[in-house]
Amino acid sequence: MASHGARGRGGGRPTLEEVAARAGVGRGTVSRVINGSPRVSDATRAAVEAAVAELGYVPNTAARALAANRTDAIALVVPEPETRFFAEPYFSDMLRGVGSQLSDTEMQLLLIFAGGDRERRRLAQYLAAHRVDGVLLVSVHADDPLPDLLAQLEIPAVISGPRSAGETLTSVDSDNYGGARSAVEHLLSGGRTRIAHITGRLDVYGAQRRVDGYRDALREAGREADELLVEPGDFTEEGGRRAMSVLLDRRPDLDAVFAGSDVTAAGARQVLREAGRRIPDDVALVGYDDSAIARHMDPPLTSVRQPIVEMGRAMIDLLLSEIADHRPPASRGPERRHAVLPTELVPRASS
Amino acid sequence: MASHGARGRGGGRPTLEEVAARAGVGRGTVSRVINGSPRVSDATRAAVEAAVAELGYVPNTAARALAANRTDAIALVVPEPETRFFAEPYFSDMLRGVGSQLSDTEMQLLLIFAGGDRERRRLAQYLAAHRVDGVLLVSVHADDPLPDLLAQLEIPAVISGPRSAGETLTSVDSDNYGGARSAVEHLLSGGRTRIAHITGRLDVYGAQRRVDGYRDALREAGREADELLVEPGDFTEEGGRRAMSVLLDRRPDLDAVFAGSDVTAAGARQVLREAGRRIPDDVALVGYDDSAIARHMDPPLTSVRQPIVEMGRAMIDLLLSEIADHRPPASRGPERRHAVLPTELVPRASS
DNA sequence: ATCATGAATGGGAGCGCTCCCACACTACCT
DNA sequence: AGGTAGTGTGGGAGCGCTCCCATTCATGAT
Repeated sequence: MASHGARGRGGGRPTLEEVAARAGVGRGTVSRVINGSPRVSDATRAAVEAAVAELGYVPNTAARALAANRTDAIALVVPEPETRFFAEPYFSDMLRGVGSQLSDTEMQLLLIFAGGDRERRRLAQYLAAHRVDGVLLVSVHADDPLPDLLAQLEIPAVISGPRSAGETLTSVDSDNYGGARSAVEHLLSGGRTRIAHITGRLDVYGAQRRVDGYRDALREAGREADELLVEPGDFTEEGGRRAMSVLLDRRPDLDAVFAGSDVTAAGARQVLREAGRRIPDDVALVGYDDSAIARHMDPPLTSVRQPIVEMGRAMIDLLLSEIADHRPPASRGPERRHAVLPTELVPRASS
Repeated sequence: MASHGARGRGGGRPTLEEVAARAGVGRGTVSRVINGSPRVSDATRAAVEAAVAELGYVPNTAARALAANRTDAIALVVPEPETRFFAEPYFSDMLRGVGSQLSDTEMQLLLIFAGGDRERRRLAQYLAAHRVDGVLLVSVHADDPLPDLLAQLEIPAVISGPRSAGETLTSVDSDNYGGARSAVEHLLSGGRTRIAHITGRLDVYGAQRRVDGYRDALREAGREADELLVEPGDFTEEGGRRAMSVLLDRRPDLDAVFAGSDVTAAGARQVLREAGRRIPDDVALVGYDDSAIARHMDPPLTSVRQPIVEMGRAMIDLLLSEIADHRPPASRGPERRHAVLPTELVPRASS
């Protein structure tokens, strides 16, 4: 089936016009068939489809983009250097979800890293040129100007972790508050009483919400949160080590640690070991993310699973509908949307 | 400076024509300035640049692509599922090199995963639509039809590991043969005499070359290669475990292992430990790739470093020149190019 | 029989650029 | 003075589509 026609002599790919001539119809009709318009008779549609197959016609995206003023592409923007992207499984899971949801579509996904200043400038240019129909924003810090730029350029965008409670962009998030609560409740029900928390980067809203969940869970159990037991981290292993040392110094009698990420927990674990603490006997440890690290740790790490793949899917759904709504410059949908997906505690031997 | 003009009212981004009017010149002249043609007087150029800045003009890529028949984008095609891409540091290093070399350019990089059948079909469509000016191909197996498709579509392409000695595509490779030799010579000079080799996937040409290097190094040292000491692996940790078990069964007296990758070495290490062998006392271990794993292994793993970042850079250089050569459909450059970059042995405690 | 109505279709206009030819003008030879 | 190269410049044509208006023809209501 198909594959001869205009191929051979490198030069000329067939155009709409040629397909139309071959099928004995007009250009407009072929365009309608290509784009799946219902206003075409079955017979005509079949004829056109045959001609398309015979000629091996493939639409010229540039022409389409120019005429229709859309690109059929969306960008996943990671405002981090590549290294962090690859270091953290979060991103790859996210990408999996995004990719799977997108594969039913004609949309093309671009992966853009904007870690450095230079890349940021390139990105700004890129967005100003409207080279994508929409943007997926992952792991944005509170003071990042990117969301505002997007808003100003009126480019549909969905952000993966809202920057604050009043996030203006459409957002997708996991239930950080609930996840933290479930972790702490789990530790409490295991009889732990002096539960420390190594936070994530506190300029990330989700990390703040986890602190809130941690505090509220303790409070509801009748225990006032002891601020000496809370030490800021930054999601990294090194940060986990640092914070753990501080905590051990300050509160040598702690009997549990809730870490802001699995990687952080790994760092904490190392310091605990070096300090002669056994896990879980002396100190129970709970992480966050339920990444591969958690499963492979010794002992395996109890962790809070975020449905990252599903979050990726949700982001695509929201973004595509934003793009669709946006096309006719109708009234900007007033109701901003925020999806929050549930987390799940995965108990393992570390607690 | 700049940023008012046509911005405000979402709708109208300025066009070439508008810039021309503002600068009091013709459309062609503005185009020349934008594209850096030398045939413009300094005064005119300055006037145009001022107009561009005032209006915040950004070229419309779709229009440019349509008129000039190029996209200013290249694709990095990974014929693997995402998971493998992220699991192996090889890819992220490659991406770093590619990205850094590309950042001097107007070119846009797309990352395309084509692991499954479905993705393959999408990719074929994508390439047929000529949505990129060139393609970077990473880790392609011997029987992959992708290179032929590229050739047939006459899309400039550079492959990261040639598929065979007679690779038809322009290629970049590291000196697998020399790298393997240096590993074996290192082990020999350490007094090891029964050196096993766990290969990579043998449908990868580079893995074959490593076997060649292994054999030749032994032969030149006057030792006939013992085929019982060679066991095929597949670059994975699991494969390393499997192969190591087989080797220990077959040749319990082996005193060194050269693994096809660091990950494979990690698998081998595990089995060696379980069998009570001490590293490096009983068995010396050498890996390949010099990845993070090698540095963090216990004991740290001697490994062969491939200059992957540099390979990425080299790929871009070659691809860009292919694209440039290609533009005027002149005589297809007859001399295919193959760059081979040197490897380097990084000795550590495991040998 | 008459007139709306709507479904299916053809094709003009135009998206914003690049390419290239034509033109003016300058300089420098004869 | 007339030619002959350049240089710098303007603008027509056209890239391959989508959008939309006009046209045709069949259908059903009157």
